[in-house]
Amino acid sequence: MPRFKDDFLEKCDCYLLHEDTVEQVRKQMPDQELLIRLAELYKIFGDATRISILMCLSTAEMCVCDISTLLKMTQSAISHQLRVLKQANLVKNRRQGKAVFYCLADEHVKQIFEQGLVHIKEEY
Amino acid sequence: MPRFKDDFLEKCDCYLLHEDTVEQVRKQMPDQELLIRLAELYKIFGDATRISILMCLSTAEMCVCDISTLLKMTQSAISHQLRVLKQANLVKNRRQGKAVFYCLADEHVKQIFEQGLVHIKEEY
DNA sequence: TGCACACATGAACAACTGTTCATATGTTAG
DNA sequence: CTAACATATGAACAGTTGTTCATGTGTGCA
Repeated sequence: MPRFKDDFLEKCDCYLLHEDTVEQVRKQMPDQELLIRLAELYKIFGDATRISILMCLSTAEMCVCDISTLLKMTQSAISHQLRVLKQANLVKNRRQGKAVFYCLADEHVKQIFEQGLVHIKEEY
Repeated sequence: MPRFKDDFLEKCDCYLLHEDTVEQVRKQMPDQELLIRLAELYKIFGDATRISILMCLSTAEMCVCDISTLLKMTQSAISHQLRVLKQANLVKNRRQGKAVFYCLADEHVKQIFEQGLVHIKEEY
């Protein structure tokens, strides 16, 4: 029996079992760049510190000092994470005197992690 | 002037600027364990490979070989990530002969990343 | 103008993550 | 039973990430 595999193999180290399924699914797939952006978004939610910060800000506008007090973390750690959140357009800030106040960029952010909460609460 | 700071400082290296806000927000916060679980969930979504796999499975049930062909990745890499997804109860599988077919654990999973897609599409 | 506070940021370091490589397990056909 | 395929898994390795530490920037007050 000839090495049938060698004729078909391209990027996958196995036969193409269900060519029709693969083609059908391929047509439905969003383009890769969108998937990468989606992953980037969730990666930002995927950290307990950042989630906690977002949770705080969903209740009230807060300054860096307040957040670090509440979460019992250093100002530096919070500041670094706020920077990440800001770069991702998940929070915005305004300066008032010495303090800088942060809040959620839009109500949409709240919906995203509330969707996740629903999933978790149903699961356990 | 006495080092006022030393009297107040506990875990945060600054004064407690808005004690009332902090207390109000603290009452609204979900307990920490829940936040950690939420972060764990999003961490799993926060990878382009895993998001791509979930996207595939939202269209059709697929075997490992099909997925690795479609995503142009090695079978091993896909298998490792499917394991992560399964442990998180995001996918389930069934064996049929030599092949193992995977599908989403429930429709809920689909809703989670579709919520993210909405956010991304609105943003740009 | 100088000091103290609030915040930002760069470097460094440990911990974690995702892929590859090699190999093991499970299944079917002959 | 054996060979070949489909999948799973452990070790290793590079790349990434989050915190800490030290220090810089911006603001208000005396």
